Amino acid sequence: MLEARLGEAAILKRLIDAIKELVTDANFECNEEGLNLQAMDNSHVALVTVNMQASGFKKYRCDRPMPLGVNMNSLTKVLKCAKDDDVCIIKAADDADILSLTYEARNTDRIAEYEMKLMDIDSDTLGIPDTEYDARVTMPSAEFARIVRDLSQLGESVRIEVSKEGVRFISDGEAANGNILLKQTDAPARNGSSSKKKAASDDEEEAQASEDEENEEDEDGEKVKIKKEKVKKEKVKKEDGDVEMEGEEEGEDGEFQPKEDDEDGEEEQDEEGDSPSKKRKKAPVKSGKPAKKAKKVKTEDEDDDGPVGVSIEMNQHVTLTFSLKYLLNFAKSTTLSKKVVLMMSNDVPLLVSYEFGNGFIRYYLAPKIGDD
Amino acid sequence: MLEARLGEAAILKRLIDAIKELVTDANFECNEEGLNLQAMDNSHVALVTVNMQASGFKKYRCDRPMPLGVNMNSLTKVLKCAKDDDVCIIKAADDADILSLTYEARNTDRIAEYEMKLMDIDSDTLGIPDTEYDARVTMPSAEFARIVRDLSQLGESVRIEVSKEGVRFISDGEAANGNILLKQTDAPARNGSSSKKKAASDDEEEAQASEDEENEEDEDGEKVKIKKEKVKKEKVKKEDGDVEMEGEEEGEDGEFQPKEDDEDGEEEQDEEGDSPSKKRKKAPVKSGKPAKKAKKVKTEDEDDDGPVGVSIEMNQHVTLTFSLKYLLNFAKSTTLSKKVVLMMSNDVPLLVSYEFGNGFIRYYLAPKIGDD
DNA sequence: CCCGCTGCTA
DNA sequence: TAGCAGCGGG
Repeated sequence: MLEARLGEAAILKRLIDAIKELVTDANFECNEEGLNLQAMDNSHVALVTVNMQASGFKKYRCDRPMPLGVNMNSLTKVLKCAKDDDVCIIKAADDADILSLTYEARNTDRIAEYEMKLMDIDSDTLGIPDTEYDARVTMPSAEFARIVRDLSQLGESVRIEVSKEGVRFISDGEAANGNILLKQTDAPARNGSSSKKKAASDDEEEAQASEDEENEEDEDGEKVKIKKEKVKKEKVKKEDGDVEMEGEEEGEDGEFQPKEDDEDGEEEQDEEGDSPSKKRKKAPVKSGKPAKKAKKVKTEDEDDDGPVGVSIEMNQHVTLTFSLKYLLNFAKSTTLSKKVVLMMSNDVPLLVSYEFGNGFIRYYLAPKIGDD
Repeated sequence: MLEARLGEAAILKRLIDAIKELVTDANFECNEEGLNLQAMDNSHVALVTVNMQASGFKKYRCDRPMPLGVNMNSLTKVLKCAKDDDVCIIKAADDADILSLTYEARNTDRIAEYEMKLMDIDSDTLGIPDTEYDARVTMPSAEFARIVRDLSQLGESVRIEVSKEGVRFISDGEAANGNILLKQTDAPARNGSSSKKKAASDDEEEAQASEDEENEEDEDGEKVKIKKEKVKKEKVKKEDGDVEMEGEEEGEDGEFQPKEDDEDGEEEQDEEGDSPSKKRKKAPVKSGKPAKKAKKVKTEDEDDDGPVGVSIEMNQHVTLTFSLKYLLNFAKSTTLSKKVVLMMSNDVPLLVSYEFGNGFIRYYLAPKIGDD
């Protein structure tokens, strides 16, 4: 049995908004650590991953792991019936084919209950390789959205070049070409968000602060890191199974490895056998968040620790070309976080990651080859 | 080679916004005095003229005169990629077919560069007659926009009647008629903008202050004036060349004389041979402007010297009818200046003029005949 | 294809 | 804080 109480329905609304155009059906895999969703977009060009930590809920209980096969259209409809600041309770019986959504208005005198049909979705959960990226760019999500929007006026695709100089977004179009250079924000005096980049501060060791910006760990056992010393991006692109990225013109680089159908809950990432990610249990997270900016009823970003700068970490120059259409889509997550992180290695899918309070949404997009 | 540094991209954005629906392609003629654009609207009913003084730029350099053939759609797209307060640098090599637009964010860590294809446009630059108008109406541009908007709901055209009483805008529609009377704002206490109307204070003689409101001169050699004593409006409507206004139902009154292709800058009006306009050389214009209202970072109207009233100067009554569709279009320039000036003589094209810091945009529209 | 709503920008 | 633009829904 699953029962999860979400403080603000808005988070869920935004999440679903952010993926519903990419994905029509997907399984929410729930276990005692939280909810996870993973799905290829309809044309199998992009992959979306959503994680909501148990700790991100005001109350969370999941007796045993189970997949909740959700149709995004239905869920969208049901979620529209929630007000942004409603408390949202998600319930599912152990073997039920029904998901129950309850919305409690802040003033308890309104309680709405919806029941949505679930469906059986046979999803091959992909193992996402524990990639070490050559470049990581952190920037304001709004800026990313703006750039992508601007450039998509000019052309179909964007070339992203990361160098020490900064990140450059380049688009060649019929009538005009454009390129936008984002220099790294000066490190100092930026509440720690600029060059010092501790990405995940939540799990077991925050002592990691010493090894500064090289590591980013995610609570669900995935691990994505940047190594300055060694670069092994090649290990990302091989041993594909039967489900892989097969988008428009991009070819065989950087697929995801499908991991057949053992959705046994927790050990999802480990049988890839690569990451030394010590499987961590969810840390007891103080629910609610330390009141800063108490006045904002808006539910959003806990990410929000001050102004967001641009910061770049890289091992080597990276140049990749992507379809703007997809990036435009990813940018729908802008409302979820003020910050976005782009992780790139040559010939490997781009990872676009938005983190919000106790969870994240990540998009993977294979680069166009031939760099056209 | 052209290089012009504009303090606020917004000005250019607004300018192009204001004409892009009228004109699809046009030459920006640039010379050391600044940028000029002149174009007939697509249906050859209206004429637009834009001038941006060199002094209006933070930096301006133009080695030799050249036309920049711009497609407004492309330019619009590219300008959308600029934020309003970006610094905008326009560059073009001497013989290049490319225009480069660079946007520097206020905080320099974002630089965007766009390159837009230029095109060859064979424009017959028209000589705009040095008309002496019988009536000049100055009013808040917002008011003009409002009137035009309101009346265009009722009918297709508006009759403008200028008398000592004031200006009256009249529209007869199917369902309703409307007329709006604007009386002259009481002269006193209006920082000189109401009945006292020196429009251009820039050229050779500002000793003209004595002959008060009769003259308006523009820096690029054009001259438009009101003469109280003598009225020779007839001289405006004849000797047309090959390019003329040929709109819907309006006929042969008030065309512009095409002046073939000698875009030699200054002597545009003189070969009309009518006006006693002593050909004036461009006066040394003091760049920048006397700091008043230093606090407003907003880019717009330097025109903005206080509240704008309605003022009317006239030699004789004028009654003209115009297509509201066009006026509606002209009113897009409202954001460029708080003030608009309407210049009219019977049977002569209306001149609608917006002046902004070191430049202007002017529209000419032939009257409907038969006054329907 | 048009209208309304949401988000972003000024 | 208000207006404009882009996106989504009917």
